[in-house]
Amino acid sequence: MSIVVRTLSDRVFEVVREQILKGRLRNGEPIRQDALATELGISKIPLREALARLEQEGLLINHPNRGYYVQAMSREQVDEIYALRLSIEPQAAAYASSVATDDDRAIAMRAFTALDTAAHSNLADVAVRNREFHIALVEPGRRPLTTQLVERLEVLAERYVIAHLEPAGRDARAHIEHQALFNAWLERDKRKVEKLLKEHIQGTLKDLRAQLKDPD
Amino acid sequence: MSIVVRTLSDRVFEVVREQILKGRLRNGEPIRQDALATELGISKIPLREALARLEQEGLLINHPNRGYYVQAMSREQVDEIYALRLSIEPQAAAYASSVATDDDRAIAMRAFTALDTAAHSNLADVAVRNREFHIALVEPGRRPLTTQLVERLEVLAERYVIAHLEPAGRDARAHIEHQALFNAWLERDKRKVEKLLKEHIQGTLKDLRAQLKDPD
DNA sequence: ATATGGAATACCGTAGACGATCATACCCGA
DNA sequence: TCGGGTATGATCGTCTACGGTATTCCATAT
Repeated sequence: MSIVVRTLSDRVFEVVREQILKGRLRNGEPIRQDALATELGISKIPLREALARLEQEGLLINHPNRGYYVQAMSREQVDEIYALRLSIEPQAAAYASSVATDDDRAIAMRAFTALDTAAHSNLADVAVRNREFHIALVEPGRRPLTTQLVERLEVLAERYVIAHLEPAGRDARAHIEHQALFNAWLERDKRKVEKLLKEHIQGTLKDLRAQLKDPD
Repeated sequence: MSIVVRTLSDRVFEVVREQILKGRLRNGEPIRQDALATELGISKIPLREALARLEQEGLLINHPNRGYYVQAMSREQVDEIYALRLSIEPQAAAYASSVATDDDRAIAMRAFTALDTAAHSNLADVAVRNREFHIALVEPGRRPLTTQLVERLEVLAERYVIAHLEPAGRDARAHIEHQALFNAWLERDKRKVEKLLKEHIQGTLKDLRAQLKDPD
């Protein structure tokens, strides 16, 4: 059933994406193709394919004849990302909760506990688990575009969370919110899922905005 | 101001996209890379980059070691695309109407009249104008992700419209709807824009569904 | 009818070359 | 001293050529 066959370009896409998320490739910095290719031990075709796709995702931007740059972060983009998430994700998760199979629910459960046990690792790892948990709530809807879109927005949001949310009491609050959200999801309480997820997203946005005001 | 510098890969992306939309590359058909490259008079590097991006857009799907295929159309995908459009586009256009500059409004006006005068060309051309008009209503919001997303959904929807809506009285009705929608937009009547656009999208979806029931 | 094997096809990735373009440093003249 | 033009170097975008490998398909044999 599962397809383990993957092209090099596919894997490079993920590798570079995570490097961007974790800040290894920084904000407005240019991507030196030859250097990165040799570093990854690959040739330029798969690398350029991956970069092209990352541009399509909004993580990179290409200036013709000058190369790819890591897309700069901005307060406005935070607002935009979260506005889109609010428009899409609560509805999608609510719907998915109502049609999830037992398998789906088991997968979501694993994602939840994985997030739970990772809670005290470093922030970047938690962020990945967090992403996987949110996706697991949407995936059972079997709406590929929606799921892909949620993942994409989650990825874009992650950059900001990792960069700015050195969390004080956030950990604990997020955990409680996730718990309540997941319970509602398991109970297929669509209205409650929608409400809780909306509040959860808004809560994160609020934290982010507060952090963004301070330093800069 | 405007950047006329574009890479080959960029232009190929659009060319191939339009070929898919116009049905020149058909439904589940494989993309023969060498053949298409020589036909376009280019080498495989820019072509493969374009294909990778088209996969990210949801128009193609890649099977490792077997190549790219045109993504199959389905009733479920129609529902999904239009559900997403309804979640995003009305809000986005309403907001954009309230912040549009005079330049934006002039551009939108041109898009509207272009759609108007093209109304009796072939369906594919009308569809492109239609896309450009819808984008022009959203673009002034200066929210790049949102605009890109609206464009993407519009493109995905277009395939179905071109393939299935050999329009009976649709032309006339769409024109009236566009006219009313555009008037509200120019008047910056956010609530009305949102309402009319929502109805317009729902109307198109209804027509599409009806067409999809018949033949298959 | 099924399985085996092999040939044909196309994809995937590598390597190297080359012109075009951009950024920078330098130089020269006012 | 400063501005503008020019040389230089780095990097990108694209091309060509090549080989390995996965998939498909068909013929043959059991």
